Amino acid sequence: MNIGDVAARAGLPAKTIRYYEDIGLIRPLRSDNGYRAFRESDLHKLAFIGRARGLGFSIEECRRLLALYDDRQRASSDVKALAQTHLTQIAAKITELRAMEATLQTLVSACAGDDRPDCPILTGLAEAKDCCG
Amino acid sequence: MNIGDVAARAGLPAKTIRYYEDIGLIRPLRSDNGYRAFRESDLHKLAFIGRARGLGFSIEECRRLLALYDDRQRASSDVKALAQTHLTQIAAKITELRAMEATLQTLVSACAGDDRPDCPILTGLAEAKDCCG
DNA sequence: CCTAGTCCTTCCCGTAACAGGAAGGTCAAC
DNA sequence: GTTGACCTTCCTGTTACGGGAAGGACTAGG
Repeated sequence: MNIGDVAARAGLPAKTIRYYEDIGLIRPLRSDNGYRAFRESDLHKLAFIGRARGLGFSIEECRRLLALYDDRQRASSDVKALAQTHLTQIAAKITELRAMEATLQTLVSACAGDDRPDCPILTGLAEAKDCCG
Repeated sequence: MNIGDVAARAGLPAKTIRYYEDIGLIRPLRSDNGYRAFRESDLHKLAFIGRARGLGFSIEECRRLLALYDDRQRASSDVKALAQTHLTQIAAKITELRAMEATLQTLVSACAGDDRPDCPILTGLAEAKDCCG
Protein backbone atom coordinates (compact mmCIF):
# COMPACT_ATOMS: atom_id res chain seq x y z
CA MET A 1 0.00 0.00 0.00
CA ASN A 2 1.18 3.46 -0.84
CA ILE A 3 0.61 6.40 1.44
CA GLY A 4 -2.42 7.60 -0.48
CA ASP A 5 -4.19 4.30 0.07
CA VAL A 6 -3.53 4.18 3.82
CA ALA A 7 -4.49 7.83 4.10
CA ALA A 8 -7.85 7.07 2.55
CA ARG A 9 -8.36 3.90 4.56
CA ALA A 10 -7.19 5.28 7.90
CA GLY A 11 -8.92 8.60 7.37
CA LEU A 12 -5.72 10.54 8.01
CA PRO A 13 -3.90 13.06 5.77
CA ALA A 14 -0.72 11.78 4.13
CA LYS A 15 1.13 14.64 5.81
CA THR A 16 0.08 13.35 9.19
CA ILE A 17 1.18 9.83 8.39
CA ARG A 18 4.63 11.04 7.31
CA TYR A 19 4.81 13.00 10.53
CA TYR A 20 3.94 9.90 12.55
CA GLU A 21 6.77 8.08 10.85
CA ASP A 22 9.14 10.98 11.58
CA ILE A 23 8.45 10.78 15.28
CA GLY A 24 8.66 7.01 15.28
CA LEU A 25 5.04 6.05 15.87
CA ILE A 26 5.07 3.79 12.83
CA ARG A 27 7.84 2.22 10.77
CA PRO A 28 6.58 1.38 7.30
CA LEU A 29 8.82 -0.49 4.88
CA ARG A 30 10.19 1.06 1.70
CA SER A 31 9.73 -0.03 -1.87
CA ASP A 32 12.61 0.00 -4.36
CA ASN A 33 11.36 3.28 -5.75
CA GLY A 34 11.63 4.93 -2.36
CA TYR A 35 7.91 4.94 -1.71
CA ARG A 36 6.68 3.95 1.73
CA ALA A 37 5.24 0.44 1.64
CA PHE A 38 2.59 0.03 4.33
CA ARG A 39 1.52 -3.34 5.69
CA GLU A 40 -1.92 -4.09 7.08
CA SER A 41 -0.38 -3.84 10.54
CA ASP A 42 0.72 -0.26 9.79
CA LEU A 43 -2.75 0.62 8.68
CA HIS A 44 -4.12 -0.97 11.81
CA LYS A 45 -1.80 1.08 13.99
CA LEU A 46 -2.69 4.28 12.17
CA ALA A 47 -6.39 3.65 12.66
CA PHE A 48 -5.68 2.97 16.33
CA ILE A 49 -3.80 6.24 16.66
CA GLY A 50 -6.50 8.09 14.77
CA ARG A 51 -9.15 6.91 17.17
CA ALA A 52 -7.03 7.67 20.21
CA ARG A 53 -6.36 11.16 18.86
CA GLY A 54 -10.08 11.51 18.31
CA LEU A 55 -10.56 10.89 22.00
CA GLY A 56 -8.11 13.68 22.76
CA PHE A 57 -5.06 11.62 23.68
CA SER A 58 -1.80 13.42 22.99
CA ILE A 59 0.78 11.91 20.67
CA GLU A 60 2.87 10.78 23.61
CA GLU A 61 -0.14 9.18 25.21
CA CYS A 62 -0.84 7.45 21.90
CA ARG A 63 2.71 6.17 21.92
CA ARG A 64 2.17 4.67 25.36
CA LEU A 65 -1.18 3.22 24.36
CA LEU A 66 0.40 1.61 21.33
CA ALA A 67 3.16 0.17 23.51
CA LEU A 68 0.56 -1.26 25.87
CA TYR A 69 -1.39 -2.59 22.94
CA ASP A 70 1.69 -4.36 21.62
CA ASP A 71 2.57 -5.72 25.03
CA ARG A 72 0.65 -8.94 25.56
CA GLN A 73 1.83 -8.98 29.16
CA ARG A 74 0.35 -5.59 30.06
CA ALA A 75 -1.98 -5.19 33.01
CA SER A 76 -5.29 -3.61 32.13
CA SER A 77 -4.81 -1.42 35.19
CA ASP A 78 -1.99 0.38 33.38
CA VAL A 79 -4.24 1.18 30.46
CA LYS A 80 -7.07 2.19 32.74
CA ALA A 81 -4.81 4.50 34.73
CA LEU A 82 -3.68 6.25 31.56
CA ALA A 83 -7.23 6.64 30.34
CA GLN A 84 -8.47 7.75 33.73
CA THR A 85 -5.84 10.48 33.90
CA HIS A 86 -6.85 11.71 30.51
CA LEU A 87 -10.49 11.59 31.49
CA THR A 88 -9.75 13.75 34.49
CA GLN A 89 -7.98 16.29 32.28
CA ILE A 90 -10.94 16.37 29.93
CA ALA A 91 -13.29 16.98 32.84
CA ALA A 92 -11.06 19.79 34.11
CA LYS A 93 -11.03 21.40 30.68
CA ILE A 94 -14.79 21.20 30.48
CA THR A 95 -15.10 22.84 33.86
CA GLU A 96 -12.78 25.63 32.78
CA LEU A 97 -14.65 26.19 29.54
CA ARG A 98 -17.98 26.23 31.29
CA ALA A 99 -16.75 28.93 33.67
CA MET A 100 -15.63 31.01 30.68
CA GLU A 101 -18.91 30.36 28.97
CA ALA A 102 -20.95 31.45 31.99
CA THR A 103 -19.02 34.68 32.47
CA LEU A 104 -19.04 35.54 28.81
CA GLN A 105 -22.69 34.69 28.48
CA THR A 106 -23.48 37.09 31.30
CA LEU A 107 -21.54 39.87 29.60
CA VAL A 108 -23.06 39.15 26.20
CA SER A 109 -26.57 39.09 27.61
CA ALA A 110 -25.99 42.45 29.24
CA CYS A 111 -24.89 44.03 25.96
CA ALA A 112 -27.54 45.79 23.93
CA GLY A 113 -25.78 45.02 20.67
CA ASP A 114 -27.01 48.11 18.90
CA ASP A 115 -25.27 51.06 17.25
CA ARG A 116 -24.54 52.84 20.49
CA PRO A 117 -21.05 52.62 22.00
CA ASP A 118 -22.01 51.64 25.56
CA CYS A 119 -20.87 48.07 26.05
CA PRO A 120 -20.88 46.04 29.25
CA ILE A 121 -18.57 43.53 27.63
CA LEU A 122 -15.81 46.09 27.23
CA THR A 123 -16.36 47.66 30.63
CA GLY A 124 -16.45 44.21 32.15
CA LEU A 125 -13.06 43.48 30.63
CA ALA A 126 -11.71 46.88 31.62
CA GLU A 127 -12.71 46.67 35.26
CA ALA A 128 -11.33 44.19 37.72
CA LYS A 129 -14.27 42.17 38.88
CA ASP A 130 -14.70 38.83 40.54
CA CYS A 131 -15.45 37.58 37.10
CA CYS A 132 -12.08 36.54 35.77
CA GLY A 133 -9.93 35.52 38.65
CA MET B 1 6.93 51.66 36.18
CA ASN B 2 9.40 48.95 35.23
CA ILE B 3 8.32 45.67 33.76
CA GLY B 4 8.55 43.86 37.09
CA ASP B 5 6.04 46.24 38.64
CA VAL B 6 3.50 45.92 35.84
CA ALA B 7 3.98 42.19 35.80
CA ALA B 8 3.06 42.02 39.48
CA ARG B 9 0.18 44.47 39.13
CA ALA B 10 -1.27 43.00 35.96
CA GLY B 11 -0.71 39.43 37.06
CA LEU B 12 1.21 38.59 33.91
CA PRO B 13 4.75 37.22 33.48
CA ALA B 14 7.32 39.76 32.26
CA LYS B 15 8.00 37.45 29.32
CA THR B 16 4.40 37.71 28.28
CA ILE B 17 4.44 41.48 28.49
CA ARG B 18 7.54 41.70 26.29
CA TYR B 19 5.83 39.39 23.85
CA TYR B 20 2.78 41.62 23.78
CA GLU B 21 5.01 44.54 22.94
CA ASP B 22 6.71 42.49 20.22
CA ILE B 23 3.43 41.82 18.49
CA GLY B 24 2.28 45.40 18.93
CA LEU B 25 -0.47 44.97 21.50
CA ILE B 26 1.11 47.61 23.71
CA ARG B 27 3.68 50.35 23.11
CA PRO B 28 5.39 51.31 26.37
CA LEU B 29 7.85 54.21 26.43
CA ARG B 30 11.55 53.76 27.10
CA SER B 31 13.66 55.27 29.86
CA ASP B 32 17.15 56.62 29.18
CA ASN B 33 18.65 53.41 30.49
CA GLY B 34 16.74 51.40 27.89
CA TYR B 35 14.24 50.01 30.34
CA ARG B 36 10.59 49.91 29.32
CA ALA B 37 8.68 52.71 31.05
CA PHE B 38 5.04 51.73 31.50
CA ARG B 39 2.28 54.25 32.02
CA GLU B 40 -0.91 53.58 33.93
CA SER B 41 -2.63 53.27 30.56
CA ASP B 42 -0.27 50.47 29.58
CA LEU B 43 -1.02 48.67 32.81
CA HIS B 44 -4.70 49.13 32.16
CA LYS B 45 -4.42 47.63 28.71
CA LEU B 46 -2.44 44.68 30.00
CA ALA B 47 -5.05 43.96 32.65
CA PHE B 48 -7.71 44.18 29.95
CA ILE B 49 -5.83 41.71 27.79
CA GLY B 50 -5.24 39.44 30.73
CA ARG B 51 -8.93 39.24 31.46
CA ALA B 52 -9.85 38.72 27.83
CA ARG B 53 -7.28 35.90 27.61
CA GLY B 54 -8.79 34.45 30.75
CA LEU B 55 -12.09 34.24 28.92
CA GLY B 56 -10.38 32.34 26.15
CA PHE B 57 -10.12 35.08 23.53
CA SER B 58 -7.18 34.61 21.18
CA ILE B 59 -4.50 37.25 20.87
CA GLU B 60 -5.98 38.50 17.61
CA GLU B 61 -9.40 38.72 19.20
CA CYS B 62 -7.83 40.67 22.06
CA ARG B 63 -6.32 43.01 19.52
CA ARG B 64 -9.74 43.65 18.04
CA LEU B 65 -11.30 44.05 21.44
CA LEU B 66 -8.66 46.59 22.37
CA ALA B 67 -9.27 48.48 19.14
CA LEU B 68 -12.98 48.54 19.87
CA TYR B 69 -12.28 49.63 23.42
CA ASP B 70 -10.16 52.52 22.15
CA ASP B 71 -12.72 53.51 19.55
CA ARG B 72 -15.26 55.77 21.19
CA GLN B 73 -17.35 55.55 18.05
CA ARG B 74 -17.74 51.79 18.11
CA ALA B 75 -21.13 50.14 18.01
CA SER B 76 -21.77 47.74 20.85
CA SER B 77 -23.10 45.34 18.24
CA ASP B 78 -19.56 44.92 16.93
CA VAL B 79 -18.31 43.92 20.34
CA LYS B 80 -21.25 41.66 20.92
CA ALA B 81 -20.76 39.91 17.59
CA LEU B 82 -17.13 39.19 18.43
CA ALA B 83 -18.04 37.88 21.86
CA GLN B 84 -20.93 35.85 20.50
CA THR B 85 -18.71 34.16 17.96
CA HIS B 86 -16.26 33.26 20.66
CA LEU B 87 -19.06 32.01 22.85
CA THR B 88 -20.23 29.75 20.07
CA GLN B 89 -16.74 28.34 19.69
CA ILE B 90 -16.55 27.68 23.41
CA ALA B 91 -19.86 25.87 23.31
CA ALA B 92 -18.68 23.79 20.36
CA LYS B 93 -15.51 22.85 22.19
CA ILE B 94 -17.50 21.85 25.25
CA THR B 95 -19.73 19.66 23.12
CA GLU B 96 -16.72 18.02 21.55
CA LEU B 97 -15.08 17.40 24.91
CA ARG B 98 -18.24 15.97 26.35
CA ALA B 99 -18.50 13.50 23.50
CA MET B 100 -14.91 12.43 24.15
CA GLU B 101 -15.63 12.21 27.85
CA ALA B 102 -18.70 10.04 27.34
CA THR B 103 -16.95 7.61 25.01
CA LEU B 104 -13.88 7.38 27.17
CA GLN B 105 -15.93 6.99 30.31
CA THR B 106 -17.73 4.06 28.76
CA LEU B 107 -14.45 2.40 27.88
CA VAL B 108 -12.91 3.07 31.27
CA SER B 109 -15.95 1.74 33.07
CA ALA B 110 -15.79 -1.44 31.06
CA CYS B 111 -12.15 -2.01 31.98
CA ALA B 112 -11.47 -4.22 34.97
CA GLY B 113 -8.25 -2.43 35.77
CA ASP B 114 -6.54 -5.41 37.29
CA ASP B 115 -3.36 -7.31 36.48
CA ARG B 116 -4.88 -9.23 33.61
CA PRO B 117 -4.18 -8.08 30.06
CA ASP B 118 -7.77 -8.06 28.73
CA CYS B 119 -8.67 -4.44 28.17
CA PRO B 120 -11.80 -3.07 26.54
CA ILE B 121 -10.10 0.31 26.20
CA LEU B 122 -7.45 -1.11 23.90
CA THR B 123 -9.84 -3.28 21.96
CA GLY B 124 -12.20 -0.32 21.67
CA LEU B 125 -9.40 1.73 20.13
CA ALA B 126 -8.30 -1.12 17.91
CA GLU B 127 -11.70 -1.86 16.45
CA ALA B 128 -13.65 0.49 14.27
CA LYS B 129 -16.84 1.18 16.13
CA ASP B 130 -19.44 3.88 16.03
CA CYS B 131 -17.60 5.37 18.93
CA CYS B 132 -15.10 7.70 17.30
CA GLY B 133 -16.52 8.83 14.05
C1' DC C 1 35.35 52.50 45.38
C1' DC C 2 34.32 47.77 44.94
C1' DT C 3 31.18 44.09 45.12
C1' DA C 4 27.17 41.27 45.44
C1' DG C 5 22.58 40.71 44.15
C1' DT C 6 18.70 41.96 41.74
C1' DC C 7 16.79 43.98 38.13
C1' DC C 8 16.63 44.91 33.16
C1' DT C 9 17.93 44.20 28.03
C1' DT C 10 18.14 41.36 23.55
C1' DC C 11 18.44 37.06 21.17
C1' DC C 12 17.73 32.38 20.12
C1' DC C 13 15.76 27.79 20.80
C1' DG C 14 11.83 24.75 22.01
C1' DT C 15 7.00 23.62 22.46
C1' DA C 16 2.35 20.39 19.80
C1' DA C 17 0.89 18.55 15.90
C1' DC C 18 0.78 19.18 12.04
C1' DA C 19 -0.36 22.28 7.11
C1' DG C 20 1.31 24.51 3.02
C1' DG C 21 4.21 24.62 -0.57
C1' DA C 22 8.53 24.22 -3.38
C1' DA C 23 11.61 21.27 -6.14
C1' DG C 24 12.00 17.17 -8.08
C1' DG C 25 11.62 11.81 -8.90
C1' DT C 26 8.08 7.90 -10.45
C1' DC C 27 4.50 5.65 -12.60
C1' DA C 28 0.36 4.53 -15.47
C1' DA C 29 -2.12 5.81 -19.48
C1' DC C 30 -2.86 7.57 -23.91
C1' DG D 1 6.76 10.89 -25.09
C1' DT D 2 4.17 13.59 -22.62
C1' DT D 3 0.71 14.61 -19.60
C1' DG D 4 -1.17 14.08 -14.86
C1' DA D 5 -1.41 11.95 -10.64
C1' DC D 6 1.29 10.20 -7.37
C1' DC D 7 5.36 10.04 -4.43
C1' DT D 8 9.80 12.00 -2.12
C1' DT D 9 12.46 15.39 1.01
C1' DC D 10 13.01 19.86 2.94
C1' DC D 11 11.78 24.29 4.77
C1' DT D 12 8.61 27.61 6.71
C1' DG D 13 4.63 28.94 9.52
C1' DT D 14 1.26 28.25 13.04
C1' DT D 15 -0.18 29.86 18.86
C1' DA D 16 1.37 32.06 22.76
C1' DC D 17 4.52 32.11 25.05
C1' DG D 18 8.74 29.68 28.51
C1' DG D 19 13.69 28.80 29.36
C1' DG D 20 17.98 30.31 29.43
C1' DA D 21 22.31 32.65 27.88
C1' DA D 22 25.11 36.88 27.65
C1' DG D 23 25.53 41.19 29.19
C1' DG D 24 24.18 46.11 30.90
C1' DA D 25 21.97 48.94 35.03
C1' DC D 26 20.87 49.98 39.62
C1' DT D 27 20.87 49.54 44.75
C1' DA D 28 22.77 48.50 49.23
C1' DG D 29 26.61 47.37 52.05
C1' DG D 30 31.40 47.28 53.50
